[in-house]
Amino acid sequence: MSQTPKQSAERPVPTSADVARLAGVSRATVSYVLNNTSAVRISEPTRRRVREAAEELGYVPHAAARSLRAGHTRMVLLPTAHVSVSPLYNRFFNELQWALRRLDYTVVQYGSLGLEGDEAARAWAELRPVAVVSLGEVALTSQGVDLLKRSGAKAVITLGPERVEGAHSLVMDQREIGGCAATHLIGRGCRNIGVVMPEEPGRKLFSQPRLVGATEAATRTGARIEPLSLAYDEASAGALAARWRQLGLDAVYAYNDEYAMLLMRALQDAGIEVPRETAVVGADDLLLGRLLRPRLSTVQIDLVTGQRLAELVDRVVRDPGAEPERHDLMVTRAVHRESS
Amino acid sequence: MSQTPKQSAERPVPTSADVARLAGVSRATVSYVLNNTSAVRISEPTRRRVREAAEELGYVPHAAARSLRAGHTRMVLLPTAHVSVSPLYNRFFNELQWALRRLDYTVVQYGSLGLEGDEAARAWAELRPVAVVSLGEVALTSQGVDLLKRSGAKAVITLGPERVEGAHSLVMDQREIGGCAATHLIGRGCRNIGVVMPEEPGRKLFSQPRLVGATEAATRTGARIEPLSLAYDEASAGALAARWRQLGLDAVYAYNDEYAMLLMRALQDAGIEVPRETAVVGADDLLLGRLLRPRLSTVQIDLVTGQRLAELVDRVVRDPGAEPERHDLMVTRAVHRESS
DNA sequence: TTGAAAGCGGTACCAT
DNA sequence: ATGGTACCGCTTTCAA
Repeated sequence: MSQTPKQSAERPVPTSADVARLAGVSRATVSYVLNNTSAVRISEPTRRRVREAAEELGYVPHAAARSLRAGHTRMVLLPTAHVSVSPLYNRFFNELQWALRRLDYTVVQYGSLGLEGDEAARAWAELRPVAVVSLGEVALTSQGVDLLKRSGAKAVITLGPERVEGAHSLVMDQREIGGCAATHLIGRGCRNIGVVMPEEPGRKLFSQPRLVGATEAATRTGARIEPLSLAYDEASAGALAARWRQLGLDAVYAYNDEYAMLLMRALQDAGIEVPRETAVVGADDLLLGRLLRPRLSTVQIDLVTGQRLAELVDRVVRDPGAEPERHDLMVTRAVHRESS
Repeated sequence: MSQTPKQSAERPVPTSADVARLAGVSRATVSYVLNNTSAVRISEPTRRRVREAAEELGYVPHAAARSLRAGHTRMVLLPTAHVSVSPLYNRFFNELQWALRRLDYTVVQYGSLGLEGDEAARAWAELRPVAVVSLGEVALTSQGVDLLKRSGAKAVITLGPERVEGAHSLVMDQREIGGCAATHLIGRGCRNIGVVMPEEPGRKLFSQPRLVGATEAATRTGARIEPLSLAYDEASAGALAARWRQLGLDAVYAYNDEYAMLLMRALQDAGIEVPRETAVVGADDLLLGRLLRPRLSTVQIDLVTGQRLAELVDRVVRDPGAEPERHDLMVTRAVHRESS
């Protein structure tokens, strides 16, 4: 503690060489002892000396140096572009991180701020992650995948609307959700269906394909789809409700339960009866949706659990050759309650 | 592309030496060119040759090697223990990551699964982060802080109920929230106040101090506090509501708006009038709370923005000597609506 | 203008 | 049972 002067502030980080010196052994021995290398026998007294020296110096191994030497990392890179798209998605994301940690991976969240496709891939590759799990927020091309693989990534997994060549693509098509909602409404006799498009920028990634899905379902049956811009605040919802009757809609799919709750309340406050005059359906099956009256109908989304995805990552890392099994990534189901 | 045989699958990652070889220059030159080192003049033809070689090989620099050599990283480590404590907190967390990215830091989220205090600090130190921002989910002792600093961390910042010696501690006391809610209810004449304690494990970190804060406020005025266990589902809320009248409570602070909405609905369904028979107050000031009838009273929490915290991190990294200015981290304010 | 070479902090092979 | 040493990929003097 107080052996050398002037060490408090600028004392350099101790290295294994320092430990070796203090213990009176070589760096090799330090490495053997501290890693419990089984292929080599170190006497108990030596072990103790090394351990004590390490302890005294507060030695902490340098992960980067180690993985440089090892030639690989245990880093899983999770690119993120959004702020937030939905509570469900957030939960999934957190779960995934947890599960990966449990499997002893280091999770690095990489915000690909303003980077496009292959540029982003390049930036990620610099970290030499053992796996990349792209949740579809940054478009990854097959060249990007190739680059990552060549830079050592054992697993490149994408979740998104379409397959990416070379990657293990888990197809998760947001269109299904819009389609499911529209089909439900059409089945209940609605012909003029509004589709809420959140004005918040991060949500476009999801809202756009959901609109497409709804439109596809509608055109098959001759129903009309009307996109409706809506910000997540009471004023915006009030304004939309005020001009509701001009729109001539008998139903609305409101992106998710949060927007649906907001809009439904505004409609009711404007004297529009739900579901008699206008049916409302959300998505995500939030608990809170069941608390309103009428209870909110919704599209329940069974996402693959973070746990399962983490297991897939681990499997692919261990055996990169194995073909990607098909996963039922997302199952959507309309839940009829009272608002539709 | 097709010069050497058998390279598709097992082609090793190209290094700067490979680029140098292909360009017919030394590794030094490659480094100069690719980093645009201004202290050295390289002829334009050489630059081009190097660039082309790098392009052709798909060369990507190795971040770990670089920072090993440089002796420091741009990594900010964010320890996380929870799954989710509140939407507000989630938002804050995301904002922080964004802002850090914008400042060109690499954000590493480290799930400190089952690691305690100094053990966790050691694990973090292995990554040699330039900064650690601990959101209070893992208790950090002054020794832990010391360890991190000795391993090169310029900034160790903690957000939590109490200061940590050696770190820049931003004090954010959850007790204030409980206190604010209780004071509000007491001010409205309530004397017997239930405090909801979520059964979900991750939330104890917040719920416990909030209960303490409510209790402190109550004892100052002779009011009674009654902790109430509640899971986030309708069955649990229904059960609690069913035995509500036995509890003899005239008010309840329900942890946050989500639990408050759930409980309020259950109380109403059980025939208990809100706020006449029982006042209800939540926390977080969620938009959704305004959609119920009566509108939910709440505790509004003004958290420091992720942006500001990121700026603080950056400032401390650049000038570690500077004393931590005091920040008004969290301002709480009771918002009276209709449920209390 | 360019190259040779020394290291950054570990690990593991090969001697002793 | 240990120590010497080469090497992982990159940066940066110092010389030429």
